Amino acid sequence: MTKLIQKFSALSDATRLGVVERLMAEGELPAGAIVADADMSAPAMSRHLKVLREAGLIHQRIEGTKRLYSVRPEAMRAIADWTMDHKTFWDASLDRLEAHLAFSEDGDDT
Amino acid sequence: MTKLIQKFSALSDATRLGVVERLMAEGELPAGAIVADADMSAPAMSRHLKVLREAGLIHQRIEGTKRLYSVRPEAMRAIADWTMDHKTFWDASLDRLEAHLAFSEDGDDT
DNA sequence: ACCTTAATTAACGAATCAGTTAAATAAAAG
DNA sequence: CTTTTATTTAACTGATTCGTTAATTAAGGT
Repeated sequence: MTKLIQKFSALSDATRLGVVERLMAEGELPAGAIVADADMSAPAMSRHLKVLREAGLIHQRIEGTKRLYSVRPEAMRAIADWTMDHKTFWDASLDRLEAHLAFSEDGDDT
Repeated sequence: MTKLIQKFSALSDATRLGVVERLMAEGELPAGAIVADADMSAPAMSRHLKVLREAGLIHQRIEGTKRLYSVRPEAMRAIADWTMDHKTFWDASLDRLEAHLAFSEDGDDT
């Protein structure tokens, strides 16, 4: 459970979520390629990568002086599993919502 | 995209994840019932509920002096949708992982 | 009106977070 | 062995987060 919170925490930052999505789209990339397209210093990105690594979301492979990063699919599945564990709840609830869509149009307030 | 980050952020805290899971299991509950079983003050829990509300994860229904909270299924589905959007990646990758584990644990070449 | 109950907002402090620049580490190349 | 390239760790700072207690708002009960 604690590990899941750590994953949510790691993904609760635009930079880190962006890195994860890019790695999923493009596959393994060196730290240099990741920092090159980000609007921040190398040390800042290095710490973001460390957060993702410690949350188990990405894997680091060392090749010479390069650090190659890739998303760990098991980690992604851990999140998918959590949502699926509660699918019974939200799926059924959405069915009810659709059934009564005529009445309530939801806006959010603070 | 920003809304998804806000949801991850809201869930990146043990207290708030616990509240969401409890509301999914037990259904709508008043703030008082939620704070009663938590090891913190009412104001602290009130702010946690506000964070969840602002992330769109829970809905507040007012009944007299009571504030009744429940999980918003659309919000849960938004998270499930994100994982499903990348299922192609992690599902296929896990297949490769399993296939690979049968032979070796080593990395690939360049 | 007055008091109680339910919950929130306000004000404040300790801890953590995200960025910076400077220094350190480690492999490769000359 | 010295320099260059790739990346991380160290040290520092401003902003945000999470808890506390005190004060505020609002609905009922008497």
